[in-house]
Amino acid sequence: MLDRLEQEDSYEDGSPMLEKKRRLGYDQVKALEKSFELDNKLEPERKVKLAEDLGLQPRQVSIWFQNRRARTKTKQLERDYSVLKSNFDVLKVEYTNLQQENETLTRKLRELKAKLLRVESNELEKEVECPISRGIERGGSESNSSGIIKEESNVDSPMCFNGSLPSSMINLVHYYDSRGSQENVFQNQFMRMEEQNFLSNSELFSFFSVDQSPTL
DNA sequence: TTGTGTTTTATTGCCTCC
DNA sequence: GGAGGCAATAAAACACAA
Repeated sequence: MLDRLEQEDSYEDGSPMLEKKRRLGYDQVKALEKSFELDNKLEPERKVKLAEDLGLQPRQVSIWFQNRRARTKTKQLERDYSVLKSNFDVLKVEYTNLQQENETLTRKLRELKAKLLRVESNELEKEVECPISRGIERGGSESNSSGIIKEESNVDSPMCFNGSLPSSMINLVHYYDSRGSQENVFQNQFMRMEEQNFLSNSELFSFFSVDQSPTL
């Protein structure tokens, strides 16, 4: 090491370099920077040429290039980090927004599911409480020989009972009454349906269809 | 002037390539 | 095995606030 210093740390005039370090002059640094811009790797010929031109030791030139490459690398790493950090910050904001949106949508979905469940349970309750139509379907077809029940209706639009039973229903009740069966059951069912104030036309249609008259 | 942080120059040790 | 590159580090030079 000491030998190396003694061998290398001398200037072009051969005098030993007394001071351990000295900064390069403005023009020297400028020329080195210019050469570095052309190519940051230093081939031997260029090293010797630069050293001669700038009055430096070839080793000083190669050390300068080495340190310069290290500085470039450090700055590039800083730039890369800066870009990555800003990208990360943007993604973080987007992630937070998406997370909030997700929470909102999940909450809405839960509410809608609960609502759907309530609606379905109400429908089920209606079916359980109203075995009439099921009874009629079970009964299959029986010709209405009495000719009492025959009513056309618009299919599939809800029909409301506004306080009183339609005359056709009363006829139906009378029909069953005349057959001496289930009058009370039917009346109770109609009363419930009236309370609920709702019955679809298709249900009524099937209800009053001659072909779908219940078998008693 | 001095203490402290930053920049620049140089060294050391290790690794790769020819 | 020698030359050259790189990472880590030392040390000198420099900048600047107190």
